[in-house]
Amino acid sequence: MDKLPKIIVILGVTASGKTALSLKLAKKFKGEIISADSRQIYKEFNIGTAKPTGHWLIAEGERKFIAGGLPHYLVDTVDPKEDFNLANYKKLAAEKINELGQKGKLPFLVGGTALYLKTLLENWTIPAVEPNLALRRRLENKNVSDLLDELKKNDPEAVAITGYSNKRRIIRALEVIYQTGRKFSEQRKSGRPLFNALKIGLKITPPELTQRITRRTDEMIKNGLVKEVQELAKKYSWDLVPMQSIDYQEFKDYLTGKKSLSETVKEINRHHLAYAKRQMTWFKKDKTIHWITSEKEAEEKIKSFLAQ
RNA sequence: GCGGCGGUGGUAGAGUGGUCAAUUACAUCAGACUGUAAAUCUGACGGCCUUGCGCCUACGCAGGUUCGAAACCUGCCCGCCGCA
Repeated sequence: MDKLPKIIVILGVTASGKTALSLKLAKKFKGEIISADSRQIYKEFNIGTAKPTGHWLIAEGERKFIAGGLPHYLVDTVDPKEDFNLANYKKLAAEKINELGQKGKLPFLVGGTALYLKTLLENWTIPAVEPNLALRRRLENKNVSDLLDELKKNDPEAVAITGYSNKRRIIRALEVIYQTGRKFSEQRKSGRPLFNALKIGLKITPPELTQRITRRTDEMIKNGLVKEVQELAKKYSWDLVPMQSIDYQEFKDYLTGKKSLSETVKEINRHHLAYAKRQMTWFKKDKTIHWITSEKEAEEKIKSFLAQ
């Protein structure tokens, strides 16, 4: 529709090459980068999250994370101990996009966290119920079938959303119901789109993906991943959200001597492959993604999009 | 060469007479998920189809015992360990 701000979205599975491509494209089209990555957003988690190498600089009177010569927003900004979530992300990212638009920069939204992308691009209205840790803890102690009964009583339709055994989702649904007094199933809404987005997806074949993942893990190890995890493990508990990321969680057994490094690496690669699969389940449903295989193809798509 | 142990589906590894096409995990495939999402969760997973408590092929190979074997017996092949 008419005058929505234009943005470019670069998405794709883990290790598909989003970072490199987005840097090239953003430079070509006077863009700056906003990350849509639920793990690179944390400070201190660098090597394992494949965070672009960069550093904080003062530019235009503002502290910015500069990588590859370009500002990256929503990267390296959240304290690992802080609870970060979907709603925070949506708000921050939307603000940033508008800000860039006002400065005449083309926003490049880059990342593989499909839920974050979707929430932002489809302008979901997330139920305004903040996590209630005490409640969650209490419900966590009950068994799933009791929780399920409780949910059925209050909101039968919600079961279709949460599933029958997904405790975490059932608890969230109950949390929303208790706090708002309304059904969870009635609160999944989306508003009018906020942006005019061109979605570019990096296509990659399964063998290519396997190869890239394997290579990347080796690279990470070479760059000191083990040391990074070791240090983080000293500081933080394994339950911490970013500690549960792939490339970190697998080291729990390694650091206690229960697993060898090569086994750990194999496990990491397996987990990344499985993760990529889950990402694709989201992406496959979105028929508006333009899947490309080369930078040139992407460039052309962007050109014609901007000319519209 | 003798003695012991073992050979199970893509892998690891249960199962020692029937309800076993064979627990489970991993892998694989498909999928769900609006405040943890790199999380959490679900289904399928020998083949065939007329989808049936159906048929066929399967637990190293070949025979045998039995109404009935992955399971018991015999021989053979292979692997690991111990003694030579």
